[in-house]
Amino acid sequence: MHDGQLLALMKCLAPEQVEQIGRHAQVLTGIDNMQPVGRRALAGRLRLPEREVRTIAANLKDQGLLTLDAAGMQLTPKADQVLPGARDLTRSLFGLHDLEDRLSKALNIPYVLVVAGDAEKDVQVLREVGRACAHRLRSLLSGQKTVAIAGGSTMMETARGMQFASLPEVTVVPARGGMGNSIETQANTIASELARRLGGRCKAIHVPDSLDASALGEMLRLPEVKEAMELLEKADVVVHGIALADDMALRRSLPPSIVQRIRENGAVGETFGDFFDRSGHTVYRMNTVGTGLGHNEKSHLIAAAAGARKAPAIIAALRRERHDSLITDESAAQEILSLL
Amino acid sequence: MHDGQLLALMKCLAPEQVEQIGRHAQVLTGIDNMQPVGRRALAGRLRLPEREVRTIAANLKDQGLLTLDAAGMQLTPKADQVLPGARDLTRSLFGLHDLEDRLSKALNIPYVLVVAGDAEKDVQVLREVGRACAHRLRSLLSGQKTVAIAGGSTMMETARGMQFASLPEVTVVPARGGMGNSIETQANTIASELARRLGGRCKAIHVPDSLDASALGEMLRLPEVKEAMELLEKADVVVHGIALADDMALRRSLPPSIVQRIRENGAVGETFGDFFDRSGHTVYRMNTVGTGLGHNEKSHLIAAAAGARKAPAIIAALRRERHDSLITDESAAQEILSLL
DNA sequence: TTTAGCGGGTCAAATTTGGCCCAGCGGGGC
DNA sequence: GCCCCGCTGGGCCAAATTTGACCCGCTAAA
Repeated sequence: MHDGQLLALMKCLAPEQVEQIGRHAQVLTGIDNMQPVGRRALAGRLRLPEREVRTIAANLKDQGLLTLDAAGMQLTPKADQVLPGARDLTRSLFGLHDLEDRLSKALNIPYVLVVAGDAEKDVQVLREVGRACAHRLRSLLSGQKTVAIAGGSTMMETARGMQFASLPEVTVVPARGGMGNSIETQANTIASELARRLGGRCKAIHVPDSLDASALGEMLRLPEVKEAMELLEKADVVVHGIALADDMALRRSLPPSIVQRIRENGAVGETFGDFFDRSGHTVYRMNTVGTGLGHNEKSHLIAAAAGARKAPAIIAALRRERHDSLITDESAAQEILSLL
Repeated sequence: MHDGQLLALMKCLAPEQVEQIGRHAQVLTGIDNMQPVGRRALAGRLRLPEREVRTIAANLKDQGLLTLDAAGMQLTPKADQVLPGARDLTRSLFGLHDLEDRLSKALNIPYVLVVAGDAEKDVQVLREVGRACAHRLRSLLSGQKTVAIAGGSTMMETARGMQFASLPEVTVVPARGGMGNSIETQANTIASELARRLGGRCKAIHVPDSLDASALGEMLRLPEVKEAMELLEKADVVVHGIALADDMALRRSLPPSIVQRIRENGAVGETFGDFFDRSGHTVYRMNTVGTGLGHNEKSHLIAAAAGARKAPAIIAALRRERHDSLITDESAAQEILSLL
């Protein structure tokens, strides 16, 4: 019997109890996310009554899954073994697996993961998306691989959500659409953080912000810069977020004329410095200097983006280029499905 | 993720709730076994407090799985869809799947099914074994098959437990070790009942009891009898119970000298009129006239026997001949494992 | 030393449980 | 065909348990 069938069966027999089990799993994962944590903080985040958290925590303690001390609740090593299963279970019970399947079919993406909640209402959700993205990335990494990771808050959470490992053969490169502004500097930071956690190398390119075009052209001819660019082009895995065109136009402080042009052309999203419209066509390319998308055809493309507002941008980004994996949140997932 | 893993995970997270779900499944299957049935009768059989049955019944009613009226509780068509799953779930949660796996390995039998309970303490268990045996038999039947079924109370329950079907191409033959006594007459009855339920043909051989040897020899030369014997020999599936040697020696009212001989030779069990010892070697063959075991090498052999007392006989019978399936009850299963 | 956050205790309110009875109905015996 | 008995679901209420909403003493970090 398949998993989903078993869960459906049990839901049919005793929905109350299944939900209760789900809440247990939720509490367990919640503790893992914030440990050490107290009942009240946790109850607030999970939107559960304090008393229920207390009862569940007592149960889990009986099972030897957590310890209660003055610092708060913390998971035991035993809990770490059940944790992946518990995460999966919560996703199943929240109906997220169903969302994932539908998205996977509708968007033609092999791997889709949906995190419960709404990133716009709960910052914790973005962390969860980052963690899930990190997990997916980790599962694609083995031996001598090159990872390119872009910038943005989602990618920051991805780097921070990566578990520590020892993969000295792995090289991390900032997947930058161009060079010479603060956004790309941030990509450097993220890449080095990711490399640190993976125990691998990082080929970050440190360039002062706001150089003029000719100075950038000079830099591109430097051997180490060229090396990094080549690495970027043959990256095995490329991970990136998806930005809203409007937000990004403002944040990158583009000249008003450009902003207007972007808007008039119906841009909805931005990746790697490229603004694109609903159908995924490039409307404006921010970086005249750089490698463009920065990946080849054989590489795994992982996109991570959360929040219902980003739904149109996500759809467009996925139309633009065939992706291997999508990590998003519940609200975005539902919005995407309603837009299609 | 595999089923057992999911259940183990949930047990680890919230054992109480999992048990509760198990009880729900138990009540559902219990109702199916005895419907229409009242709370108290059911509570008595399942050894649960009446109130709990009441609560669970209310839950199941909320799920639209059963109706409550003056006649008692009855399942709805919707419940029939979940019923097989519920049966399997109860077996999983009672740890019977574990028993099955261990028996399967220890005895080298591909299909093992263990029914909860003890047939010696609860007659209902034998019915359940019969039902399970019928289910297994049914799963092996398709198109033009010949089934041989032996006698005994377990086989009677197997025939009675078979769901009605329409398999006109199926032929049922009584799997008899010999001819000419009441036991074989019973095999006829069972075979015809089974054939009736399967919607197939029955090739029963009606011979008066207690003919002498020469008269039997004559009968064996009759064309219709020969035909039945040939069918028996090429049966695709053979289903049989396993009797205790002592019981059977008494019940068949053998002469005291034979009974003593059987005992002295350490007979533990009997099938098809053959008495055998612990190692499965034939100690005494009751029927000098007949087809012996009555099956060929290619046929599926299904054995069904319940009750801890039968454990040694079951072990010996399985040593005696390679079986395809074993259906037994919990007490016998545990006794078998403790004896090995 | 202060302070914020922790687990645990407490206790009334709400809910569930346990055990019993009741009126009604349906099937088996006559 | 009819009646009667046994079993049915549902009602009921006290007992037990769980829930909810606090407070308290402690500890670890600031």
